[in-house]
Amino acid sequence: MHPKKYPPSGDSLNTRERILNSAEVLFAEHGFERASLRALTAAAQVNLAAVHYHFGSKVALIRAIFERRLAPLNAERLGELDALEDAARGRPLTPAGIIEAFFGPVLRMSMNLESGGHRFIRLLGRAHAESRPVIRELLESAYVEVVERFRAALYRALPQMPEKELAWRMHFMLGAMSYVIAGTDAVQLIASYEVRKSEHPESVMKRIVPFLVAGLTAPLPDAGTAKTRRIEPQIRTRGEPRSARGAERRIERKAA
Amino acid sequence: MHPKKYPPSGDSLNTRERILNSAEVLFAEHGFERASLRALTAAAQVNLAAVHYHFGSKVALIRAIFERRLAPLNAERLGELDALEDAARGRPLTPAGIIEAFFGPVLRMSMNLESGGHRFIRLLGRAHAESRPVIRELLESAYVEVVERFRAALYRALPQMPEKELAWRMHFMLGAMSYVIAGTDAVQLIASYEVRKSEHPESVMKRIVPFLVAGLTAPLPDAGTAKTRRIEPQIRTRGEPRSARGAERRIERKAA
DNA sequence: GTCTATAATTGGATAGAC
DNA sequence: GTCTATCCAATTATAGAC
Repeated sequence: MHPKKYPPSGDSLNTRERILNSAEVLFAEHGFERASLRALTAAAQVNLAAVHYHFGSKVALIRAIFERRLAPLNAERLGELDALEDAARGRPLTPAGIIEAFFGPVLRMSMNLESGGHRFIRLLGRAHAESRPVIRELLESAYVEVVERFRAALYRALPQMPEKELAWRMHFMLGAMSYVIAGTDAVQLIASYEVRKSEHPESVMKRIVPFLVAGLTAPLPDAGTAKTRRIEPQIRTRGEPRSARGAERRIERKAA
Repeated sequence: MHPKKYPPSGDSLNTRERILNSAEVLFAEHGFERASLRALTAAAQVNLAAVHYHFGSKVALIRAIFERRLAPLNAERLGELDALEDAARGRPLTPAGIIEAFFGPVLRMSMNLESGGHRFIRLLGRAHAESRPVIRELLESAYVEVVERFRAALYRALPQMPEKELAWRMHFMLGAMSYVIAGTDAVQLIASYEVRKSEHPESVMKRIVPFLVAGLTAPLPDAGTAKTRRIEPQIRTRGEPRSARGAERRIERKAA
């Protein structure tokens, strides 16, 4: 019943959680490589050996961080999608709704300074740019369910879009978002001065959603140059052509 | 006159270039931290000490890599923008044209397997996710001129868009592109199976340009929910309201 | 569960012969 | 310019006392 918040609330948490919190901070700020266990345990005011006692290794610690945060985040995403689909009663959803269901929880988490979610979100952005197989497998296994659910929803919402094109556009969207999320103050490059400080994450979301919706629903690339939208052959080309339009959406999500 | 290509063409290049080439490969693949000078010199078949003789330090080597590649890349970008502006004879450019001028050279470089450009492009994507001040300053100083030129061009092309909004949309675009470019096979997450192998960089560009153009020209977020575009107060709010519309675009780009 | 002490390895950098 | 040999700092991980 009690909410059990993560933040460095006060000072006296059990060692395990203090390690997790400090690790989140330092990994987000300096990356997995450059943040050492020494720096991390010093910040958490715990002993170096405690990391290995509680987690076993550095990568196991990284895994634990992601498990702690990603599970509720993805649950929230799926919950919002469920709500939308319940309300739609079988009809396809709007792209904007789907996008908000996917990125909204991330945003809210990144706004939540008190539970330290914003730190994890930065960490997540960093993980997206990581190439070590350990990290990539971590992300992949955490994402496979949500991605499949959202892909299916978008697929229904955009019937004229080929499967492949949709996959790429989801990729572009994830890229735009993960870049913003990583918050490597890359905005400095573009929005030189006042902008980067004055912006609340909330208003960033107000900006990025229309951007993504427009990109997602843009005219298909093959169909000439102009604004016309081709509704030609793709409709029959894709998979699961006669699948359910009903309400049994929560069944069988494992197949990827 | 002779083209002077970068690739590990054959085997006998001077030590300096062999180091640069191998460093590019390993940095792109494993990141700046995880790729050691030892691994790098072994791959280049040069002595470990040669790195310090020729470059001085590891970060100096990183700097050299970027200088070698970024200068021609940005020159090409500016050249294409110049060509567009010459052809437009004072009128604003199209967003699509500007986007292609900015991302086209990156794409072409990422397709150019023979000169090793594709490796550098991956490295560039990695650098975008880096947080070390050294790397960020490196990117910033390399980008400041092009970003300013392209920002100005987009600013003219989209007169109804507030400066701040434009900055963010450029940020989103850069994010989508850098994610694709980094090529951390993150597509695996979404385009699960066949897609990721069969796709040429060229066709990726055909896909991403319409996406970005649509996002860039999307309805402004503040203006209600529908598809209407507000052309209201922003027009007078922005800077340099009475600047040149003529052909003197190449002057005075230093001011950031 | 927590601590000290230390192992075992790896990293970037340098000195100095050739 | 290139090489060998080495230094020195920093890392993850572990053993074993408490």
